[in-house]
Amino acid sequence: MAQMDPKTAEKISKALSDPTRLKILSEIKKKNDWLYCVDLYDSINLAQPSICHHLKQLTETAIILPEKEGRNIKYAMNNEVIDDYIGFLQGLKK
Amino acid sequence: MAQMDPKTAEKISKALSDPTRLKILSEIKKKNDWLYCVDLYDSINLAQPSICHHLKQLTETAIILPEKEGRNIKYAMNNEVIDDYIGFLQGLKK
DNA sequence: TTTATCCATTGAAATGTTTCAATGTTTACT
DNA sequence: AGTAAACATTGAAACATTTCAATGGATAAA
Repeated sequence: MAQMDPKTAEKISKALSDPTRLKILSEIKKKNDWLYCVDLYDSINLAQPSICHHLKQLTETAIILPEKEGRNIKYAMNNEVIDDYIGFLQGLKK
Repeated sequence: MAQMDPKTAEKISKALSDPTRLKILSEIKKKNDWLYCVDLYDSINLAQPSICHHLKQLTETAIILPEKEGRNIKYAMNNEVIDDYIGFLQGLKK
């Protein structure tokens, strides 16, 4: 497992430090594999550019992976990044 | 292990989303048990109120535990909170 | 009790984040 | 080609965070 550097851990922490973004991740989990962008407009009460902004932060840190499908985009959790981040957190412990 | 709620996870993520605070945690790790506040003034190039502000965020989320010792305060990692947070992250995965 | 040390608080400037209306870009459908 | 649908970008307002000088409060030493 890759050893995550503090700068990356900081960015991932920041990406996870917002209620909307945690909600997006729980929606992906709920869908069990892929989440379509349009699904979020139902469950998240924010304007489209705001949701887009949050998705960008999650994809830029590779916490979620986007896949284009015609006009639509679907997202999946990237378990590897979560695991690397968990590894970093384990490393903080005594 | 306690199931951490999203609001708490959000706060812990925020506490971990700053380079100074990650540096403080790595200094605690380096000291291997307790870190004295004064140790940070050597290793972190910020004014005392700034360091105080960061320590407050880490203690308010219970990521670190303070202990008073006369005029001084020493800090230790709270592994339980880290473990609970890791549990939350595991729960995000598919 | 006076003085020094350690940490906390206040208040304000600088910076960063979140949000949305308006608009742009890309793809699909007719 | 023309229109519609899905997502991205821009720019600006509102809000939050970071930083520090100045000051305050508590404990220890002289």
